[in-house]
Amino acid sequence: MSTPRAPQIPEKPSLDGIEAKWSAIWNETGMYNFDRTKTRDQVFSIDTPPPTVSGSLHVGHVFSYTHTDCIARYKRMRGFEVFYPMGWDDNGLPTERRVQNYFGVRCDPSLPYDPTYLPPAQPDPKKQAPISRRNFIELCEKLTVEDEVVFEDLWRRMGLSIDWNQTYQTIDRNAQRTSQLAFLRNLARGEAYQSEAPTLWDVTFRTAVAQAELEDRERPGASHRIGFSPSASPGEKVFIETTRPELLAACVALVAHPDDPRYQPLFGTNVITPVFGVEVPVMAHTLADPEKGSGIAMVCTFGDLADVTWWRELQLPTRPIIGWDGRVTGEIPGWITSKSGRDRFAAIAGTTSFTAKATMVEVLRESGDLVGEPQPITHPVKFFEKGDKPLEIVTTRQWYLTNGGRNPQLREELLARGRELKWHPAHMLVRYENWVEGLNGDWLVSRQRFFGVPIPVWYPLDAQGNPDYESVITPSEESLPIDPSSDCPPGFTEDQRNQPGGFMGDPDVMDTWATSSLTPHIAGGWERDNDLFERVFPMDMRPQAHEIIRTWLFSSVVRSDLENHELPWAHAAISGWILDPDRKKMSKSKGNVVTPMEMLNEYSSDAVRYWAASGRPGTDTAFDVGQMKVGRRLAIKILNATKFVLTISDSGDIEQVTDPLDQAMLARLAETVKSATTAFEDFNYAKALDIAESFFWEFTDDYVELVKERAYGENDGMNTLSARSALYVALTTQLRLFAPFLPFTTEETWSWFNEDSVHSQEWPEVHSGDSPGNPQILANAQTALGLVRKAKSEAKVSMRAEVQKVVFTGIETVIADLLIAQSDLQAAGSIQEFETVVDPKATELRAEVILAAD
RNA sequence: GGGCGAGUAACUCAGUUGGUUAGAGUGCAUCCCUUACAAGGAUGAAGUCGGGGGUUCGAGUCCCUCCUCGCCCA
Repeated sequence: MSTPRAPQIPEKPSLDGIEAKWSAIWNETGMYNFDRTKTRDQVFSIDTPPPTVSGSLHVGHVFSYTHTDCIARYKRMRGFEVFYPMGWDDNGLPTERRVQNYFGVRCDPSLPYDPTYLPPAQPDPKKQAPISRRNFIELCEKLTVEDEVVFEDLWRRMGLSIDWNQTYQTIDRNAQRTSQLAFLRNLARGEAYQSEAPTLWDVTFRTAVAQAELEDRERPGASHRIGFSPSASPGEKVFIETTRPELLAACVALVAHPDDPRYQPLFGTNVITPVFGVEVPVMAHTLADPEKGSGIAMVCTFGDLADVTWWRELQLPTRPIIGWDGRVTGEIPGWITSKSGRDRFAAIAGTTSFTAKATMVEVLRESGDLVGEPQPITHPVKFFEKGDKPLEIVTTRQWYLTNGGRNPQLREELLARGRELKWHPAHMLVRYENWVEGLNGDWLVSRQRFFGVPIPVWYPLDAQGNPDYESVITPSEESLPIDPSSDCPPGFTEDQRNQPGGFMGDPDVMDTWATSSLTPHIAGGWERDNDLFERVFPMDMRPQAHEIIRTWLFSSVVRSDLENHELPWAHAAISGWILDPDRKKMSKSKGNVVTPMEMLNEYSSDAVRYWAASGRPGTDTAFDVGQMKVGRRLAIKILNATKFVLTISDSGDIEQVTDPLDQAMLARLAETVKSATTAFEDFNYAKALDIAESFFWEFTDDYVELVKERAYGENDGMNTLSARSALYVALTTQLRLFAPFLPFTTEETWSWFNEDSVHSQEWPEVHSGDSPGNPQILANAQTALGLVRKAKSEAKVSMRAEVQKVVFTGIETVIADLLIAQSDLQAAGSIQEFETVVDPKATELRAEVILAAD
């Protein structure tokens, strides 16, 4: 409950400086600290998105985090103990890149650790200094701490009601321990496994890439028509069309559709590859598209994902020629036996695939195996979403986590989880379903990077020094987190590292999503603080953007399903994007981005929050400083309206409201509270704001004007106490309605007449019998007042001008309402004579206004 | 190519199970210094609800189709 005190109202209320003032006070009083004596049913827990701290601050951060904060503040006022942690996503590639550029270094894992290392004083990004993995990680940690401060300052300035005691980093010891522990549990249950398989490979970053990190990009290419000779009849030719002639040496078969009459006679026979003279079979497979090119395709290991399918399903041999560096292997492959073939391979050995392509085209042209000229085409090419070179497919040993991609039963289970989750907005479920239904393999979780959570296993080495991958050595759960490249496995000594008969550590780190998918566990204290975990898990809400439904949301559901056999949260609140005025996604390159701090300084935090909160869940929203100005105006209006009410009324109770017009206003307010609450319960903060705001403008523009004189109590016989009480009740209710959106303004005004915080108040509730009012009385009075104002406006006189006489004409019920509000209408309109005429046929209220001669 | 969403006043957006004359704010125009507020207020003009067809007594809303934009997937 509130604890009112005698109002102390500033002479000139202002928004200036209220952010610094109140965020400091909230911090001191621990307003938003989680009270862990509360039980699960009393808690509302939020799985906050950890921002990538190495990225720049963006208006998108302000936008979506405001949405979450509005919900958090609402739930807090509804009596929930809100668990609102904040994480920092510093794990992974963005941080590595930023460290490389910022310090001018690169990681070379073969180097020893230098404890005295200092980064270059004058970093030269073009000449990056090689440093050890541990030194590199130390620089990552150093830089991310600096970045986090910038983000925290922004969040505090925006008024996010985060519990700053509950923070985590996706690379900190707790996150590492949680990720490794969850991985070991997956391993023990058979959900994590390693496999030597064709893998999508980024040659720039030299790491494997998961399906979730792929994107198609349209790229120019060329179609090359190349002839193969059947072994049985060397004079004839079979023509294939390919965009990757450089992979000819990796060709293992030709495939055509089984129903294609053109190639049916060739099935089961062999052909000879041009230039290299390797004999390969012609096979049938339904995936071959008769409409595409010549209808028969060259299968290479591996040119694209279709090759992988054919290779697997037709059980073809593996003849890779592209290495991890994206270059053609330097060694001449054993399957090329002819001297001319080996000589020609030597021409492309060691070159990039780009150079190899050009060379092969020349070679094929000379040999006469290329028919015509390459035909330019545009086609989709697979890229790592953060990369800028086309992905290669190479065969590597990798760790996988089961995700339904190869297990129909698990897939169905995960689809059911998606339907069990409450989506806001609901249609976002489709994105999830499309993704899960389209999965074509398990989740590849190992990455050949440096700054990440190490895969916590070792392998024994046999007498020849070769690893036995089948006999994985795992650490004890108590020893986590570990780094297998520096920690020694149980039963071994460090001098046995990389020695025959000894052991080797798994060199890889986990995919960042393998950690991020566990944010409910990391923040919630899973297997670290079970007392906390039981109070917050499964969480109530996961706020996030729609483009990472396939990654963050899906992977989180997978982990929770496997580990906890339930959803990690009850609600998913999906936010939209910020669009620039041309309705394009905002980006730095456009140069039209305003930095968030600038916005907050110029318009005030509450004004910016107002703009953000007006964007409905899941809806892309235009960046609009106009809306921020409106928000600023609203905030200032609240300051002034509060000042007005408090100057004439410092207390009020609903029982004291006896005047029908006042009761009508409170009835309207009760409707407002009810609608806003319904909207909030549906996570529609934007609608709740709109509802509260609409009422507020009616309240100030019309109701306050109508009752002003009565409230002043300047005339005897008026129902002054009723007006004053109604104003007070309406004010305290509205400040609470606005509190989730405009935390600084409402706290500032609330503090003028209360000892405690508006943010610890109860959300207004509607009780039946609260107000016997008929809202129509106020509505009709508003219309009548508008008619008088219109007459004055048309006469171009001041709103204060005296009216000698008004005759209102309308139907009986409307006139009855006006008579109820007569004295207030006369006072507000400066009306001397007030007459009414009942006209049963009137379709609307009319007013004949006779202005007083001055 | 498949899916999802959007298209309503010059701009940004509401519009509930189909139901009176489609709403708000911004901007614009005109006016008003009024003791809560000039960082303000009052009043007003402004819409072929993307196009076409259909269902219905009645369609911004439901169905079909086409166009444009965005996103997800291939």
